Amino acid sequence: MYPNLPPLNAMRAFESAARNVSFTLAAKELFVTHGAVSKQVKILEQYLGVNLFIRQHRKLVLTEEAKPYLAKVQSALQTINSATQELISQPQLAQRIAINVLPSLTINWLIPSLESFKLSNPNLFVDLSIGDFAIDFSQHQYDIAIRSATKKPQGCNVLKLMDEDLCLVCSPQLAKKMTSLQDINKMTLLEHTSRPGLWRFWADDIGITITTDNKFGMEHFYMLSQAAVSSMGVALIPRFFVSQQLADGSLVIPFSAGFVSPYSYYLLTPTASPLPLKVQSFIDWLLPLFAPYR
Amino acid sequence: MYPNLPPLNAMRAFESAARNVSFTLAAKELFVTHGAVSKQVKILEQYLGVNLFIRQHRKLVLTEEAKPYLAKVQSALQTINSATQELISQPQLAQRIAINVLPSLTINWLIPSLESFKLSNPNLFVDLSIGDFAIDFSQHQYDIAIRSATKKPQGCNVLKLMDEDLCLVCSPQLAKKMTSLQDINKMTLLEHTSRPGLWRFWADDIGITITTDNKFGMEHFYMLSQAAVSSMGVALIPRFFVSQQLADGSLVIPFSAGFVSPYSYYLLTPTASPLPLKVQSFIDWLLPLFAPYR
DNA sequence: ACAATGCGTGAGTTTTACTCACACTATAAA
DNA sequence: TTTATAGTGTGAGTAAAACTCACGCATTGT
Repeated sequence: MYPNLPPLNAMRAFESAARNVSFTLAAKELFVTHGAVSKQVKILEQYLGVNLFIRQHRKLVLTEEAKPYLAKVQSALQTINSATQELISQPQLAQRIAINVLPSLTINWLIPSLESFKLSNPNLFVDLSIGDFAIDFSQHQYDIAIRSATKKPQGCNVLKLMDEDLCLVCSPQLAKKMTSLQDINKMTLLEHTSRPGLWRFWADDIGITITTDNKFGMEHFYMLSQAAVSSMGVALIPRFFVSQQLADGSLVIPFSAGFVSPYSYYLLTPTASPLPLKVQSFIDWLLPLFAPYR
Repeated sequence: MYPNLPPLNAMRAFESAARNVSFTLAAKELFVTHGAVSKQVKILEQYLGVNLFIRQHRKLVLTEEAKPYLAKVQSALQTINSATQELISQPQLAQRIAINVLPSLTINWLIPSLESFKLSNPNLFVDLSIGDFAIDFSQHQYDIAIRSATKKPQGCNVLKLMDEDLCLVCSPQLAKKMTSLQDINKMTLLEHTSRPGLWRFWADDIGITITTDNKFGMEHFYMLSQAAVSSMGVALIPRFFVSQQLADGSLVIPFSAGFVSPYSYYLLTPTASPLPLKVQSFIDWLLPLFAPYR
């Protein structure tokens, strides 16, 4: 029926490579290596018997023949893309997506952002829940989970979002009362109760001594950030969690003495290939938000 | 860039299945098993989160959602198909295809048919040569070869065209002089010199005895067919090779005492995946011509 | 002069696609 | 009613495709 239909995965590589005029950039876009793109394009060229690129020393040039071809291929891919969008946008085909996220990430960041996801995916209903337990997708019916861990989780699809970039924060008022790092011993140290060793690790890392026992423990980072805003003391909080407060000035970084903790943040999905479109849509929305912190 | 682009190989399976409203028919079209199509469609459905078919007991029905989706997908595939056709039809991109075919197949069948290939592939120039030697594509620069053999050739892509269906032929004049199979002992037996045992095998197979030594050897089937037309004697020739003569009455089958020889005809191409489009085009043209004989 | 950038490629691995063989069940035929 | 048949689903195993890795090469920019 379609006797001239080329290998379609190779077409996709060609389209991206041609649009970017670069195999390396196309590779980033497609989440593969540049070698993979190079080979797929070569497969297409050998199938067609036509050169699509002129390989120059360090750059690519589309051949004259490839230009109109690219335009039509893009049109076709766009047709499929929008047809798929329309398909899943039909009200009677509304889908639900169940997401389980770490408490502080939910409170300080996800909930304020979710409205924009809702706007661009009106047909996708989010069931949001909070959790920090170990995820077993055969037990819990979640489509997506976000967790922190010191090593890459096993047994499911994993996408690393960012490392945990801890920074010292306090209210502007409190910051004025400190002139050197040692002054934090005059303050209340707001402590994450699940990470009791954190102040010690931090102090060792940057080479100061903690002499005070004046600590206040709280269960979650978002509680710590609220406490810090209220001038209760200084806290060590992942930068990402307090980006809003740092932006509006309710929290400041008195000394740039952060350190990268051994924890990283991961997005977990049930093992499935390819990832369902609704899950992919959420990831596509989410990833750019993390981009500045990667 | 195309955030909703589904797995494209699965799309192709869906399109064929939807058009045929049958996984089995789609499988035939795509040269795979029905199970493969079934699984690809399921992959697409799980990706989309949308059912595309209602599986009834022994038949398929497209869901209402799938109908407009199918139309757009077909339009996209058609765009790619025709863009590819246009690409390779550009005069400056004319290609050559080197084909090496068995002597009799060339003379009796391929040459008379080639004009129709030329008409539908004006941008593809055929270099035709005759040969019956063993093909080694690393030695010979052919894109396609056709050979006969008693077992499937190794070391290259192989497509079986047909079994060798030998039939007894002679001119209408000679046929009148025979009333029973035993009468062939009164005739000259036209013999293929590369297949000296052929008359013996045939006689054993259908249970008669050859008592005459009146034989005439020739190198190729097309010489035998010419000799038979000229009333020189009776011959055993693959049906496919004398289809023209049987159709126009210059040869007849006096007794339907053919037999299927151990030889089959194979189309050979160099190992390559996917097959270049120019090669695929030739095969697409050629296969229907063999269809009645398969 | 030297590091950095971008593409090509062979070997080896992972992922995807497919086949095979069988199960299931409604029609059609006996 | 029984039996054959045709079409689809599916688990296990295999074949094929796609990708990664690590390196080579040549050019650009500092």
